[in-house]
Amino acid sequence: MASNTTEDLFKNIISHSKEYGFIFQSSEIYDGLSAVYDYGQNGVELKKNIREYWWKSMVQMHDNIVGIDAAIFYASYYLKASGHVDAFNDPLVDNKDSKKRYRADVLIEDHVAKIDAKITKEVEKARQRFGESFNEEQYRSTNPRVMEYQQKIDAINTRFKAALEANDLVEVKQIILDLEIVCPISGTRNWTDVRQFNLMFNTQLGSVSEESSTIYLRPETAQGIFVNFLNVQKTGRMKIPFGIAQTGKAFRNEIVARQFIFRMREFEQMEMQFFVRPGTEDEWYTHWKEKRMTWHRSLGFPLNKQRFHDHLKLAHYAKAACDIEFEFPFGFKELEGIHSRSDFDLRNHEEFSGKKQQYFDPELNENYIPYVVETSIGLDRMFLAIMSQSYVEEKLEDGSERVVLRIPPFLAPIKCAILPLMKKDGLPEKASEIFDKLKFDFIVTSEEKDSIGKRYRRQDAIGTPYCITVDHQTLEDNTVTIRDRDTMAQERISIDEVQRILREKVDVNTALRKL
RNA sequence: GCGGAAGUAGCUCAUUUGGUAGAGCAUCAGCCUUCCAAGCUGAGGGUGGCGGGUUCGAGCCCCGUCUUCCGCUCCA
Repeated sequence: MASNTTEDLFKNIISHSKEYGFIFQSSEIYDGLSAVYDYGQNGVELKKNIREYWWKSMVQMHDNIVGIDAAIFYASYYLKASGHVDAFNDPLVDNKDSKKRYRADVLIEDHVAKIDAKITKEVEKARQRFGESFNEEQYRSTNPRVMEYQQKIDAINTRFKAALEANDLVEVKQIILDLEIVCPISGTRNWTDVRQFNLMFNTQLGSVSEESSTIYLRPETAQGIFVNFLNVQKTGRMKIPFGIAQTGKAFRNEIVARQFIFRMREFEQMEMQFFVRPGTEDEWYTHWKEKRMTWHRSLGFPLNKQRFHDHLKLAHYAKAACDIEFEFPFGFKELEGIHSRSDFDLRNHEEFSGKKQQYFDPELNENYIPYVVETSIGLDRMFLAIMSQSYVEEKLEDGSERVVLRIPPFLAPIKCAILPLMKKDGLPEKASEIFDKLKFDFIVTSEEKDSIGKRYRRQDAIGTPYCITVDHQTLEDNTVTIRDRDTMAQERISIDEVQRILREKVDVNTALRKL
């Protein structure tokens, strides 16, 4: 059980997640689906609590942020407008000798870049030759060799563009063959056919297939927010700056999906799009960067576990972007992204839909398309971060070992276990009385099988922060002991106080107040 | 997706060269005990990932397939 390496540790976290009802592989009895997972009885509670903490901190705590729940089906033109249909479609080709995979468009573009480099070389040579009097533009348009290169480039680009537009992958392969492009590794021209990898899932709307039209499962929750921007703004009489939040499933057909629930084909996002006046986006970007980091820090994990990572290469929609990374057992990886998306999305939706996506700003007395700052966090990744950070294999003073999940109490699946010391003398009955009292406020559980020590360990393993034990003294003076998961220390308290004490200890508001 | 490795009870593993599967833990029932795992007795649970082939006979050999892990590749 002991984890000697971080690889062991990660494996143990995965099997612990299964053994204790947090995460199961999906469709397991049918051999499973790759990179699809189900949440079990404890996982669903933890996940729900994380979602709720996020929702409260974003929506409930801000009078200018509201939530929505938009559909998972996207009309294809939605995604055309968002850039996803194009950006999520990569023509890929493999070299059979080196077994390396390339994006066909990148291969061709690289080839073009090489020809372009030859032109530059010619130009530089000429510049040295002619000195001061050199006219680059004239040289480029008259020198036969340069012109020949340029014509080549233009011809390739024209042909490639036509092939892409016609979605003609056979032609794309032919271009690669005609250009005699070789694999940089193997140096051969032994290519497979070019294949389209559609990273989005599609399906048909309409029960009769001939009449149906292709629709997509959303690859991110954000677009549902953008297309509802005016609905919410108008019906909620929202004034800029304001935000719209949403949690929900998104779907991506990852080429490789691994590392447990870190990269799944079906996953859940928690996103908030914040609409701001153009020109103020930089300060809001900074604002949300800090806000979100504070949220992560509020869970009480070591500060060196999270860090910012600024993007140098930006996505098709972004103006500025950074990640909040978490140190998983397999290294620092993206947990949340904060993006300054400019007016890219709303402007495109305006263009594609023909419907104005503008806001009238009474202070400026003018209309504009708002700029957007996005915070987008993966709920499953957050779940994994909490699991990895909470999972501890502990060596106790008496030499024995225990596995304990030190989940922040307000996120723990079960808040309290009620345990009769023995299965007789009326102790189970007393325990069930307490259960009935607490069940209205907390998710509690009760167990009477096995020795008390074993039951404590079981609760430790699923992260239950408190155990209440009913013993013989309980029957005499109406007191119980309450045991702390992390310190294993016990305290005797009156049954009448249990509810109040538990509420203090596991209340999400305590965390919210620190934000 | 490619290459390598693996897939036997819920979990961890065993079954010497092919001869119709076992253990520990877990589970369930009962007994005993009880404040930090591993007391006693008994029971249930496997068409050996799935499909096909070779063989008189396959968990063990061969092929395919699915899943997982490692490496590569891709990535918003």
